Amino acid sequence: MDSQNLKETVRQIFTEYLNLHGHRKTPERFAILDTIYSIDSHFDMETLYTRMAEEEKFRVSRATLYNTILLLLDAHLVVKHQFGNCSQYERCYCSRTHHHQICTQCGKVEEVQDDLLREQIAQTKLKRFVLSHYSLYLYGLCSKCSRANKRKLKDQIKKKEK
Amino acid sequence: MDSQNLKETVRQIFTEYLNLHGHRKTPERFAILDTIYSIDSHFDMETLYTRMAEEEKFRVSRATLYNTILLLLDAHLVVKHQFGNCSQYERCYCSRTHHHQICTQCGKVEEVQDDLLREQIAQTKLKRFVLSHYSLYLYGLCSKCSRANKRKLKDQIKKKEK
DNA sequence: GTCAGTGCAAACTTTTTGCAACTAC
DNA sequence: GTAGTTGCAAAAAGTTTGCACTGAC
Repeated sequence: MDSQNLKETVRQIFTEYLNLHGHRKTPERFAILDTIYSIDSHFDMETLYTRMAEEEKFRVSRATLYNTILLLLDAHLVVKHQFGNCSQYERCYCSRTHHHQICTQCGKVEEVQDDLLREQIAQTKLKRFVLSHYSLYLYGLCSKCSRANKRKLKDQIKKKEK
Repeated sequence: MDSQNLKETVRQIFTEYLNLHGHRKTPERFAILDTIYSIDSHFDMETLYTRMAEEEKFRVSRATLYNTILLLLDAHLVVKHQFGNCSQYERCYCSRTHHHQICTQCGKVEEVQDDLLREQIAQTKLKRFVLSHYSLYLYGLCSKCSRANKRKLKDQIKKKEK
Protein backbone atom coordinates (compact mmCIF):
# COMPACT_ATOMS: atom_id res chain seq x y z
CA MET A 1 0.00 0.00 0.00
CA ASP A 2 1.47 3.37 -0.94
CA SER A 3 1.68 6.23 1.54
CA GLN A 4 -1.36 8.18 0.28
CA ASN A 5 -3.51 5.08 0.18
CA LEU A 6 -2.45 4.13 3.70
CA LYS A 7 -3.21 7.60 5.03
CA GLU A 8 -6.64 7.51 3.38
CA THR A 9 -7.39 4.10 4.90
CA VAL A 10 -6.41 5.06 8.45
CA ARG A 11 -8.39 8.28 8.12
CA GLN A 12 -11.44 6.17 7.33
CA ILE A 13 -10.78 3.81 10.22
CA PHE A 14 -10.36 6.77 12.58
CA THR A 15 -13.57 8.37 11.27
CA GLU A 16 -15.47 5.17 11.99
CA TYR A 17 -13.90 4.97 15.44
CA LEU A 18 -14.88 8.56 16.23
CA ASN A 19 -18.43 8.03 14.98
CA LEU A 20 -18.83 4.83 16.97
CA HIS A 21 -17.69 6.51 20.19
CA GLY A 22 -19.54 9.78 19.65
CA HIS A 23 -16.39 11.87 19.35
CA ARG A 24 -16.09 14.91 17.11
CA LYS A 25 -14.16 14.82 13.87
CA THR A 26 -11.96 17.87 14.37
CA PRO A 27 -9.30 19.00 11.88
CA GLU A 28 -6.69 18.73 14.69
CA ARG A 29 -7.32 15.01 15.09
CA PHE A 30 -6.93 14.23 11.41
CA ALA A 31 -3.89 16.45 11.11
CA ILE A 32 -2.24 14.54 13.97
CA LEU A 33 -3.14 11.17 12.43
CA ASP A 34 -1.74 12.31 9.09
CA THR A 35 1.51 13.50 10.61
CA ILE A 36 1.96 10.27 12.57
CA TYR A 37 1.43 8.23 9.42
CA SER A 38 4.05 10.28 7.63
CA ILE A 39 6.64 9.25 10.26
CA ASP A 40 8.14 5.89 9.38
CA SER A 41 9.61 4.98 12.72
CA HIS A 42 8.95 5.72 16.38
CA PHE A 43 8.71 9.22 17.77
CA ASP A 44 8.16 11.02 21.07
CA MET A 45 5.76 13.83 21.89
CA GLU A 46 8.37 16.56 21.44
CA THR A 47 9.24 15.32 17.96
CA LEU A 48 5.60 15.12 16.96
CA TYR A 49 4.94 18.58 18.36
CA THR A 50 7.79 20.24 16.43
CA ARG A 51 7.10 18.24 13.29
CA MET A 52 3.45 19.29 13.24
CA ALA A 53 4.36 22.95 13.60
CA GLU A 54 7.32 22.99 11.22
CA GLU A 55 6.49 20.54 8.46
CA GLU A 56 2.75 20.27 8.53
CA LYS A 57 2.16 23.96 9.28
CA PHE A 58 -0.58 22.94 11.66
CA ARG A 59 0.11 23.90 15.26
CA VAL A 60 -1.73 21.99 17.97
CA SER A 61 -1.19 22.22 21.70
CA ARG A 62 0.60 19.49 23.62
CA ALA A 63 -2.62 18.79 25.52
CA THR A 64 -4.42 18.02 22.27
CA LEU A 65 -1.57 15.78 21.17
CA TYR A 66 -1.87 13.75 24.38
CA ASN A 67 -5.65 13.60 24.08
CA THR A 68 -5.57 12.49 20.47
CA ILE A 69 -2.84 9.90 21.03
CA LEU A 70 -5.07 8.33 23.67
CA LEU A 71 -7.84 7.95 21.10
CA LEU A 72 -5.43 6.57 18.52
CA LEU A 73 -4.11 4.03 21.01
CA ASP A 74 -7.65 2.96 21.78
CA ALA A 75 -8.42 2.72 18.06
CA HIS A 76 -5.33 0.52 17.60
CA LEU A 77 -3.86 2.94 15.08
CA VAL A 78 -0.86 3.73 17.29
CA VAL A 79 1.19 1.74 19.81
CA LYS A 80 3.10 3.10 22.78
CA HIS A 81 6.61 2.11 23.75
CA GLN A 82 8.46 2.97 26.89
CA PHE A 83 12.15 2.77 26.23
CA GLY A 84 14.46 5.52 27.34
CA ASN A 85 13.32 8.54 29.31
CA CYS A 86 10.09 9.38 27.58
CA SER A 87 7.24 7.50 25.95
CA GLN A 88 7.72 6.60 22.33
CA TYR A 89 4.87 6.06 19.94
CA GLU A 90 4.59 4.37 16.58
CA ARG A 91 1.92 4.00 13.92
CA CYS A 92 0.77 0.39 13.73
CA TYR A 93 -1.89 -0.06 11.09
CA CYS A 94 -0.64 -2.22 8.26
CA SER A 95 2.87 -2.35 9.72
CA ARG A 96 4.28 -5.66 10.79
CA THR A 97 4.99 -6.11 14.46
CA HIS A 98 8.72 -5.86 14.89
CA HIS A 99 11.06 -6.05 17.82
CA HIS A 100 13.26 -3.37 19.27
CA GLN A 101 16.95 -3.73 19.87
CA ILE A 102 18.14 -1.15 22.40
CA CYS A 103 21.75 -0.35 23.22
CA THR A 104 22.05 0.08 26.97
CA GLN A 105 25.08 2.31 26.53
CA CYS A 106 24.21 4.83 23.82
CA GLY A 107 20.45 4.33 23.82
CA LYS A 108 20.24 3.68 20.10
CA VAL A 109 17.08 1.83 19.09
CA GLU A 110 16.89 -0.40 16.03
CA GLU A 111 13.97 -2.33 14.65
CA VAL A 112 14.38 -6.07 14.20
CA GLN A 113 12.29 -8.23 11.91
CA ASP A 114 12.04 -11.92 12.78
CA ASP A 115 9.07 -13.73 11.31
CA LEU A 116 9.70 -16.94 13.23
CA LEU A 117 9.88 -15.22 16.60
CA ARG A 118 6.82 -13.12 15.81
CA GLU A 119 4.81 -16.23 15.06
CA GLN A 120 6.04 -18.00 18.16
CA ILE A 121 5.08 -15.14 20.42
CA ALA A 122 1.66 -14.75 18.79
CA GLN A 123 1.03 -18.47 19.27
CA THR A 124 2.02 -18.52 22.92
CA LYS A 125 -0.86 -19.86 24.94
CA LEU A 126 -1.86 -17.55 27.75
CA LYS A 127 -4.08 -18.52 30.62
CA ARG A 128 -7.15 -16.38 31.08
CA PHE A 129 -5.82 -13.55 28.94
CA VAL A 130 -6.81 -12.21 25.52
CA LEU A 131 -3.67 -11.02 23.77
CA SER A 132 -4.03 -7.86 21.72
CA HIS A 133 -0.41 -6.91 20.99
CA TYR A 134 3.03 -7.21 22.48
CA SER A 135 6.44 -5.55 22.72
CA LEU A 136 9.78 -7.30 22.77
CA TYR A 137 12.75 -5.20 23.82
CA LEU A 138 16.19 -6.70 23.35
CA TYR A 139 18.80 -4.94 25.49
CA GLY A 140 22.52 -5.18 24.91
CA LEU A 141 25.44 -3.47 23.25
CA CYS A 142 25.46 -2.22 19.68
CA SER A 143 28.58 -2.98 17.64
CA LYS A 144 29.84 0.58 18.03
CA CYS A 145 29.67 0.59 21.84
CA SER A 146 30.91 -2.98 22.03
CA ARG A 147 34.03 -2.04 20.07
CA ALA A 148 34.51 1.15 22.11
CA ASN A 149 34.43 -0.87 25.32
CA LYS A 150 36.97 -3.39 24.07
CA ARG A 151 39.32 -0.55 23.10
CA LYS A 152 38.87 1.07 26.51
CA LEU A 153 39.63 -2.22 28.26
CA LYS A 154 42.81 -2.71 26.24
CA ASP A 155 43.99 0.80 27.10
CA GLN A 156 43.40 0.15 30.80
CA ILE A 157 45.47 -3.05 30.67
CA LYS A 158 48.25 -1.20 28.86
CA LYS A 159 48.28 1.51 31.54
CA LYS A 160 48.55 -1.09 34.30
CA GLU A 161 51.48 -2.79 32.54
CA LYS A 162 53.43 0.47 32.50
CA MET B 1 18.59 -21.40 47.11
CA ASP B 2 16.95 -20.10 50.26
CA SER B 3 16.39 -16.41 50.89
CA GLN B 4 19.32 -15.88 53.28
CA ASN B 5 21.72 -17.74 51.01
CA LEU B 6 20.57 -15.71 48.03
CA LYS B 7 21.02 -12.44 49.89
CA GLU B 8 24.50 -13.45 50.96
CA THR B 9 25.44 -14.36 47.39
CA VAL B 10 24.23 -11.13 45.85
CA ARG B 11 25.96 -9.17 48.60
CA GLN B 12 29.21 -10.84 47.57
CA ILE B 13 28.60 -10.15 43.89
CA PHE B 14 27.83 -6.52 44.67
CA THR B 15 30.97 -6.22 46.82
CA GLU B 16 33.08 -7.54 43.96
CA TYR B 17 31.36 -5.15 41.57
CA LEU B 18 32.02 -2.18 43.87
CA ASN B 19 35.66 -3.18 44.33
CA LEU B 20 36.20 -3.63 40.63
CA HIS B 21 34.78 -0.22 39.84
CA GLY B 22 36.41 1.59 42.76
CA HIS B 23 33.11 2.43 44.46
CA ARG B 24 32.69 2.58 48.23
CA LYS B 25 30.92 -0.13 50.15
CA THR B 26 28.48 2.03 52.10
CA PRO B 27 25.86 0.60 54.48
CA GLU B 28 23.16 2.35 52.42
CA ARG B 29 24.06 0.36 49.32
CA PHE B 30 23.90 -2.99 51.06
CA ALA B 31 20.70 -2.09 52.87
CA ILE B 32 19.08 -1.23 49.53
CA LEU B 33 20.30 -4.47 47.93
CA ASP B 34 18.97 -6.44 50.88
CA THR B 35 15.58 -4.80 50.73
CA ILE B 36 15.29 -5.37 47.00
CA TYR B 37 16.13 -9.04 47.43
CA SER B 38 13.43 -9.36 50.06
CA ILE B 39 10.82 -8.20 47.52
CA ASP B 40 9.63 -11.12 45.41
CA SER B 41 8.07 -9.24 42.54
CA HIS B 42 8.49 -5.90 40.83
CA PHE B 43 8.39 -2.59 42.67
CA ASP B 44 8.64 1.13 41.97
CA MET B 45 10.79 3.73 43.72
CA GLU B 46 8.01 4.90 46.01
CA THR B 47 7.38 1.35 47.24
CA LEU B 48 11.08 0.75 47.84
CA TYR B 49 11.40 4.08 49.66
CA THR B 50 8.53 3.40 52.07
CA ARG B 51 9.50 -0.23 52.54
CA MET B 52 13.06 0.71 53.48
CA ALA B 53 11.86 3.22 56.04
CA GLU B 54 9.02 1.15 57.49
CA GLU B 55 10.16 -2.45 57.40
CA GLU B 56 13.91 -2.24 57.25
CA LYS B 57 14.17 0.72 59.64
CA PHE B 58 16.86 2.13 57.40
CA ARG B 59 15.96 5.45 55.86
CA VAL B 60 17.79 6.50 52.72
CA SER B 61 17.07 9.48 50.50
CA ARG B 62 15.42 9.08 47.11
CA ALA B 63 18.59 10.39 45.48
CA THR B 64 20.59 7.53 47.00
CA LEU B 65 17.97 5.03 45.89
CA TYR B 66 18.29 6.25 42.30
CA ASN B 67 22.08 6.25 42.49
CA THR B 68 22.25 2.75 43.92
CA ILE B 69 19.71 1.32 41.48
CA LEU B 70 21.94 2.58 38.66
CA LEU B 71 24.85 0.59 40.10
CA LEU B 72 22.66 -2.49 40.59
CA LEU B 73 21.42 -2.27 37.00
CA ASP B 74 25.01 -2.05 35.79
CA ALA B 75 25.96 -5.00 38.01
CA HIS B 76 23.07 -7.00 36.49
CA LEU B 77 21.52 -7.55 39.90
CA VAL B 78 18.37 -5.61 39.03
CA VAL B 79 16.38 -5.09 35.83
CA LYS B 80 14.25 -2.10 34.94
CA HIS B 81 10.78 -2.27 33.43
CA GLN B 82 8.71 0.54 32.06
CA PHE B 83 5.07 -0.44 32.22
CA GLY B 84 2.54 1.98 33.57
CA ASN B 85 3.34 5.52 34.65
CA CYS B 86 6.57 4.97 36.52
CA SER B 87 9.61 2.76 36.18
CA GLN B 88 9.38 -0.64 37.78
CA TYR B 89 12.37 -2.59 38.98
CA GLU B 90 12.94 -6.22 39.79
CA ARG B 91 15.77 -8.27 41.27
CA CYS B 92 17.20 -10.61 38.66
CA TYR B 93 20.04 -12.68 40.08
CA CYS B 94 19.08 -16.34 40.17
CA SER B 95 15.57 -15.62 38.98
CA ARG B 96 14.49 -16.94 35.63
CA THR B 97 13.66 -14.40 32.97
CA HIS B 98 9.90 -14.29 32.73
CA HIS B 99 7.46 -12.36 30.62
CA HIS B 100 4.92 -9.80 31.69
CA GLN B 101 1.26 -9.91 30.84
CA ILE B 102 -0.30 -6.47 31.19
CA CYS B 103 -4.02 -5.72 31.11
CA THR B 104 -4.53 -2.57 29.07
CA GLN B 105 -7.76 -1.84 30.92
CA CYS B 106 -7.03 -2.29 34.63
CA GLY B 107 -3.22 -2.17 34.42
CA LYS B 108 -2.78 -5.47 36.28
CA VAL B 109 0.61 -7.07 35.65
CA GLU B 110 1.17 -10.82 35.85
CA GLU B 111 4.33 -12.79 35.37
CA VAL B 112 4.31 -15.52 32.74
CA GLN B 113 6.72 -18.43 32.59
CA ASP B 114 7.29 -20.01 29.21
CA ASP B 115 10.50 -22.01 28.87
CA LEU B 116 10.08 -22.60 25.15
CA LEU B 117 9.58 -18.94 24.35
CA ARG B 118 12.44 -17.93 26.62
CA GLU B 119 14.81 -20.26 24.77
CA GLN B 120 13.62 -19.09 21.40
CA ILE B 121 14.18 -15.44 22.24
CA ALA B 122 17.62 -16.12 23.71
CA GLN B 123 18.60 -18.02 20.56
CA THR B 124 17.44 -15.31 18.18
CA LYS B 125 20.34 -14.29 16.01
CA LEU B 126 20.97 -10.56 16.06
CA LYS B 127 23.14 -8.69 13.63
CA ARG B 128 25.97 -6.67 15.13
CA PHE B 129 24.45 -6.72 18.59
CA VAL B 130 25.47 -8.45 21.84
CA LEU B 131 22.30 -9.38 23.71
CA SER B 132 22.43 -8.98 27.46
CA HIS B 133 18.79 -9.33 28.48
CA TYR B 134 15.32 -8.70 27.16
CA SER B 135 11.76 -7.84 28.14
CA LEU B 136 8.60 -9.20 26.60
CA TYR B 137 5.39 -7.36 27.42
CA LEU B 138 2.14 -9.01 26.38
CA TYR B 139 -0.73 -6.52 26.26
CA GLY B 140 -4.35 -7.50 26.26
CA LEU B 141 -7.37 -8.03 28.49
CA CYS B 142 -7.33 -10.02 31.70
CA SER B 143 -10.25 -12.39 32.25
CA LYS B 144 -11.90 -10.00 34.70
CA CYS B 145 -11.90 -7.03 32.31
CA SER B 146 -12.78 -9.24 29.35
CA ARG B 147 -15.88 -10.52 31.17
CA ALA B 148 -16.78 -7.00 32.32
CA ASN B 149 -16.65 -5.75 28.74
CA LYS B 150 -18.84 -8.57 27.43
CA ARG B 151 -21.42 -7.84 30.13
CA LYS B 152 -21.35 -4.13 29.27
CA LEU B 153 -21.84 -4.89 25.58
CA LYS B 154 -24.81 -7.15 26.29
CA ASP B 155 -26.42 -4.44 28.43
CA GLN B 156 -25.99 -1.90 25.64
CA ILE B 157 -27.67 -4.21 23.13
CA LYS B 158 -30.53 -4.81 25.55
CA LYS B 159 -31.02 -1.05 25.99
CA LYS B 160 -31.16 -0.55 22.22
CA GLU B 161 -33.78 -3.30 21.84
CA LYS B 162 -36.05 -1.52 24.29
C1' DG C 1 -27.35 26.87 20.54
C1' DT C 2 -24.89 23.37 22.94
C1' DC C 3 -21.27 20.91 24.67
C1' DA C 4 -17.10 18.34 23.25
C1' DG C 5 -12.65 19.79 22.12
C1' DT C 6 -8.89 23.10 22.09
C1' DG C 7 -5.08 26.14 23.89
C1' DC C 8 -2.86 27.90 27.66
C1' DA C 9 -0.87 27.85 31.96
C1' DA C 10 -0.54 25.88 36.24
C1' DA C 11 -0.12 21.64 38.76
C1' DC C 12 1.62 17.28 39.46
C1' DT C 13 4.79 13.25 39.24
C1' DT C 14 9.00 11.18 38.53
C1' DT C 15 13.76 11.71 38.05
C1' DT C 16 18.05 14.47 38.02
C1' DT C 17 21.21 17.85 39.81
C1' DG C 18 23.93 21.14 42.83
C1' DC C 19 25.80 21.67 47.09
C1' DA C 20 27.05 21.26 51.99
C1' DA C 21 27.88 17.71 55.33
C1' DC C 22 29.53 13.21 56.15
C1' DT C 23 32.30 9.00 56.13
C1' DA C 24 34.75 4.95 53.88
C1' DC C 25 39.15 4.40 52.58
C1' DG D 1 43.03 13.89 55.03
C1' DT D 2 40.50 13.38 50.90
C1' DA D 3 37.49 12.23 47.55
C1' DG D 4 33.36 9.51 46.84
C1' DT D 5 28.55 9.41 48.91
C1' DT D 6 24.69 11.01 51.14
C1' DG D 7 20.63 14.00 52.13
C1' DC D 8 18.19 17.85 51.08
C1' DA D 9 16.03 20.98 48.28
C1' DA D 10 15.61 22.94 43.97
C1' DA D 11 15.29 22.06 39.10
C1' DA D 12 14.15 19.59 35.11
C1' DA D 13 11.35 16.68 32.20
C1' DG D 14 7.12 14.57 30.93
C1' DT D 15 2.35 14.39 31.53
C1' DT D 16 -2.17 15.77 33.40
C1' DT D 17 -5.61 19.07 34.73
C1' DG D 18 -8.66 23.31 35.22
C1' DC D 19 -10.73 26.77 32.84
C1' DA D 20 -12.16 30.10 29.36
C1' DC D 21 -12.83 30.18 24.50
C1' DT D 22 -13.95 27.99 20.10
C1' DG D 23 -16.21 25.43 16.59
C1' DA D 24 -18.38 20.68 15.15
C1' DC D 25 -22.72 18.96 15.34
